[in-house]
Order: sequence, then C-alpha cells, then structure tokens
Amino acid sequence: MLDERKASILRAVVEEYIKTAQPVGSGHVVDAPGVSVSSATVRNEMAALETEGFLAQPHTSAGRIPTEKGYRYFVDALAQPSLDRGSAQQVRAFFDRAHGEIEQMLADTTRLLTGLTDYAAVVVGPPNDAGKVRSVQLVSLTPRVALLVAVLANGVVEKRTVELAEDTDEAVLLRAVNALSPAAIGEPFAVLSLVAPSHDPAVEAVLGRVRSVVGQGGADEGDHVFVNGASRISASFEAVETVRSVLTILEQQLVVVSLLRDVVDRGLNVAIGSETGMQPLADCALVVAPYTVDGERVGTVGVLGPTRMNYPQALAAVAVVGQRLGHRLSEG
Amino acid sequence: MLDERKASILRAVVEEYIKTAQPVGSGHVVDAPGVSVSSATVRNEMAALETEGFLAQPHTSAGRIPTEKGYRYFVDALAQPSLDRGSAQQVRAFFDRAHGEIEQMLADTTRLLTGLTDYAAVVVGPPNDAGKVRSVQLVSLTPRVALLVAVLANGVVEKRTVELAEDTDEAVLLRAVNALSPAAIGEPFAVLSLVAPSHDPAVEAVLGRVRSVVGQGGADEGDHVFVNGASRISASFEAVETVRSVLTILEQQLVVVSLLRDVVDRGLNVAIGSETGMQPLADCALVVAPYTVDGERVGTVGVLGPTRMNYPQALAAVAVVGQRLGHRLSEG
DNA sequence: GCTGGCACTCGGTAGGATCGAGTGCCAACG
DNA sequence: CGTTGGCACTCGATCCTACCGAGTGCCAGC
Repeated sequence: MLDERKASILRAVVEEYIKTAQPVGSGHVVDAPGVSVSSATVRNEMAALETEGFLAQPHTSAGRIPTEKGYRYFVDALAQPSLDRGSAQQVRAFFDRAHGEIEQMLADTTRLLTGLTDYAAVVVGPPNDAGKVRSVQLVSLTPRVALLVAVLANGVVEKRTVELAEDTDEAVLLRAVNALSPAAIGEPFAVLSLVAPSHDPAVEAVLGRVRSVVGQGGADEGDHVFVNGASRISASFEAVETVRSVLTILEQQLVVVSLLRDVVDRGLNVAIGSETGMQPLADCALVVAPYTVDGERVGTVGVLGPTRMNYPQALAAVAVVGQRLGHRLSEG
Repeated sequence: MLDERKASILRAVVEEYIKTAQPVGSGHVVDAPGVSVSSATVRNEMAALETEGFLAQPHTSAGRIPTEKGYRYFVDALAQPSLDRGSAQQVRAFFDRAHGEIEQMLADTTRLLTGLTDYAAVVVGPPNDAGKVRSVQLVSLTPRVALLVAVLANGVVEKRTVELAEDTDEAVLLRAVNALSPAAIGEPFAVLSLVAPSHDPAVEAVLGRVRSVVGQGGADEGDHVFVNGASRISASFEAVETVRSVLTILEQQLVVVSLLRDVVDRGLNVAIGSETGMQPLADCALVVAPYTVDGERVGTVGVLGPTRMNYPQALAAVAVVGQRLGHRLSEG
C-alpha cells in the first residue's frame, strides 16, 4: 500500500509515460495534482518507489518508467475506467444497429474495439457446446460427399463434411437425419457423436462418419476467435522484432484462446507483461472482459496493446462492449 | 529485349539482391553463370542497364538494385518457377489429407502457402453466386428471430438472420421455406431475393425480410477472403512504417479482394510495386493464380511479399496450390 | 570490344567533444 | 524531522571529423 503522495507520484509517472513513451523525470511530476512538493522531494519519493519495485530507471541519471508492479498498482488502485463521450456514443450506435448473423457480429465487434482503443482486439465466441441444437440437416453435395449442418440456438451454424459410400442415396441421408434429429435437438452439438447405432447398415455407415467428424471438428477448432487491428501492434512498438513476435502470437488462434481463457480463469481483467505467461508478450498488456448470455459466461472480449497502454480507456471500452455484447446476444 | 549477356547480368543482380538485400556490385556478378567477362565490362553493361531502366543506384558509387522494370523482366523472361522437393511433398501431403469443410480448407490453404513461401498468403473463396443452392432452411432461434440457412453445391453455407413479427409461429416458417425452396434450389443464392410474393400475409412478411437480407448480405460481404501470415510482413521490411501500412491494407478485406481481382483481370500473375495500383504496396510484390472449378474461375490464391521476393519459388507455389485447390474443389 | 588500372565518390563506422536532462546527496531552513 | 535549493555527477543523445572500403566511371592499351 502506498501513501497518498507516493500514489499521486506513481500515477503521474504512469500517465506521463503512457502519453510520451519517454522516461519521466521529477521535473515533469511536480505540477501533477496531489503533488505539491518540490522536485527534490519528488526525487526522494521516486527513489523509494524504485526500491519498492514500482518504478525503474533505464539507466542512471535518466527518468523513471513504471515496472509491471507499477502498472499493476496503477490499474488496481489508481485507474478508473472512463470512456469519452464520443466513444460511448459509438458503442451505443454500434449495438443499436447491430443485427444479423452472429459470426459477422462478433467480427464487427472486434472492429469496434479496435476503433475505440487503437489496439488489437480479440473476441472469443461462444463454444459450440454452449448452444443447444435447433436443427440438423444432411445436404448432399456430390455423390460421395454430404454436408452436415447444425443450427444452434445461439445462432451458430456448425458444419462438417461427411464422406459417403459411393452408393448412398438421398433416402439414406434422410433416414440418417431422422435418426440424428431426435437425439440431438435440444442438446449440445457434441451429443451428435453419441447417436445410437442404426439397424440399417447404409444409415449406420453415414452415422459412423457423422460421429467421427463431430468429435474431431470440436477438437482442433472448438472455439471461434476473431482478431482485428493487428496493424495497430506495429504502431505500438518501435522494434520490428517485437512486432513480429506479437503478430505471430495473434495468428495462432489456439494460443489466443487459451491465453484469454487463462487470464479470465485467474479472475483478472488485465494481464500485464509477464502476467500473460507468454514471453513474447513481455511488453504487452491484455485487457479482457468475459460476456455472459443468460447469466452464463460464454465468451470473452479483449484488447492487446503495449504495457504502456491507455488503461482507463481500454478497461472502459472492453467492459462496456462485453456487457452490451452479452445483452445483445441474450435477447437474440 | 536484352541480349544474352545483359540478361545474365540482370538475372545475377536480381538473384543476389533477393538473397542479400544489399546493392550488388560488379564484383559479385563476374562469376555468375553466363557472365564470363571482367568486372569492368560488367560495369559498362550495368551502366547500360541503368540507363535502360532495369537497374538503379541508391547513390553514386554504390552497387545496383533492380527497378520494378528489372523485376518485371526477370519475372517475364528469366525466372522459371521451381519448387523444391520438400515443398512439393508438402503440397501433395496437404491435399491428400485435405478434407472437410470448405471454409476451413481455404483457411488451411493460406497456412500452407505461408509455410511454403514465408510470405503473407491470401485466398479468395468462391463468391456466393458461384454455387447453386442445394437446400434452404429457416430455423427459429427466438420468438422474434430466425436464421436463414442455405447450403450451396460447392459446400458454402450462407446464413442470414431474419427478424420476425412477434407472432410468427413455426408453421409460417415452414410455409415460407416451402415457398423459397422450389424457387431457389438449383439457382444461385441471390435468386432468393426474387422469390414470388405469397398470398398469405404472414408468410409474405417473412419472405419480405428474406428478400432484403439476401440482398444486403451480398453487398458488403460477397466474397470470402482468408489472409494468413501477416506476421511475415514484419520480417520482410525494416521500416516499421512500411509494415504498418501494408498490414493495414491486408486487414481490409474488401481492398484485398478488389486488389486480387484487379490483378487477375489484367491477366497478370505477378504485380510488382506500383503495378499493384496501391501506393502503400510500392515495396511489395503480389503473386497470384486463379483457380478453377469445373473450368470456371471461381477464386484466387496469392502471396504478398517484398518486391525482392523469391519469385521462382512463389510463382511455383502459387501455381501448384491454385491448381491443386481447383482440382480438390472440383471433385468435391 | 574487352580489360587492367586508377582516381574518385560516398555511405558507414569509430572516436571524441559537447550538451542537457535528470539524478543522488547534502547542508540549511521552518 | 520533513522539505528544499544547490551542486557535482552521470550518461545517453547529438554532432563533427577522420577514415575505410566497396564500388564506380573513365581511359589507355591489348
């Protein structure tokens, strides 16, 4: 815990550093609110903050920059989320006219977040076992290939190609659907892999294929992730090397999903630097918020930026977008 | 047209520059195949190539680097596509085990191309009017929202949310589907917007919504684009500013689609620098190949890298992947 | 026409001086 | 005793200069 004055100084350093990306000297802090002492006193306090681990010096006789611990204290105790009027308006407008297909909407949500914060945005959609199956269909595409299409109550459409024996005709597909529908409707999608065997060998051949594709599809692509604004990463960092490694992370959907899940599971809404658990994100901070549909957490929205990000704005944007998105998906 | 020796020198300069990213001096060219003259002669020839516009000097007394015209000549006359054994094997393996859902497969194809070339890869999928409708369905999600799901013969699933009057019941949806199916099956998806009016006002209300969402959906999201390997862009350029502007382009799907379409329409398979028509891509080259399903061009694959890209490899990779992808989609 | 030789150019690197923002410390003050 | 002005000191950033060397253009001779 920091006393009032130290807290004010830390806040001033963090805010200044976020704005300028330059180490902050005692001279720049003296006229910050809550700091009505001389620069010499500020220096003493800053030295104390350094030994306590909140600030660091890039080199002797330079200003201070916040450490992860400093950012953490700032986020926990000093920053209060605030969204400027224009952004709030933008969010409202977005969700007022938001309509249409769920995936499209989640993708558009990443664009909204990118626009609000100028950082890369991530939205993890509802997992495919979140929605109960509303409809199952098998559509023949070619003589040897059919498409299994399942519409879930939350609007997600799951599809899998099903390879068929050469001589499978439409009637068999129809019978297969009739076997699948009662078993699946009202249940999670994954239940399709447990459909009971059929007496008819032709139908059972189809059901066998269905069981296997339902399982395997879920394994490697269980969640739908949407990423946007990767180009903003390159605006946040000087070192091209950093940019490359962060972009590489963002391209790996599975990594992104587990990263967000991990952070949310730890009960955090901000992960700073090493708190992300990923070495390439050492200079990044991740602000996340889960969103709920009918009281249940079904997904996450977040933004990824540099550790020196505008936390008040990012926190507010992520929070309000998560909340509104949940609402929007709840009402359907 | 260049004489044999000039061509050999140009080839040597381009290949060397692609490898090293350093201006190439006459000394590095003398022991290239086809150049059995002294460095003084090479200097004379290089000076000639410069006045002819194939080479440029970053500054006096530096080596030469290729101009766009130089790259163009190299691509047109000197480069022959070649895929190393390992890559060819990789492509074959990919398409042998490729199966499953079309969108997933197109996305995986971008990953394949990125892996082969180490450049950003783009795949434009079949437009939604390329496939004939195989099945139409209206699935009720909530009392006021239904989902229109159309499965096309090429495996693409088009979906639109349809808002309903409060009192629309399942029977009405069923009647609406019965009106839609005969009109649409065997026709392009867009035909759904022309479905004949129904006598039943409740059904007609649904059809009206369907007509409007079919049209509007197609307007802003007609083509499916898949981009991958954006992080490779940051490995290709030194200047973070260049990286940012190229990434920004790649994020705009509509821009990417029209860029590729434009290049293909001009009959090119390579667009170098300003040939792309986009100022931010001045330092980039785009290698594309259309792919055909049943003899009809339905999409494009491509890679985007620096102008000093490995053209032989990129040309070969894009060509073979385009061809194999077309095959794969043709057989279904 | 090709080649070796040569003077010249000019970016890149290294060393050195200077500048200034910022620090730590200390003595003095209320 | 906490606060403050003063001061010596540090060290990255900037600028200048010298120098090196890769590379060039040109020319005379083969």
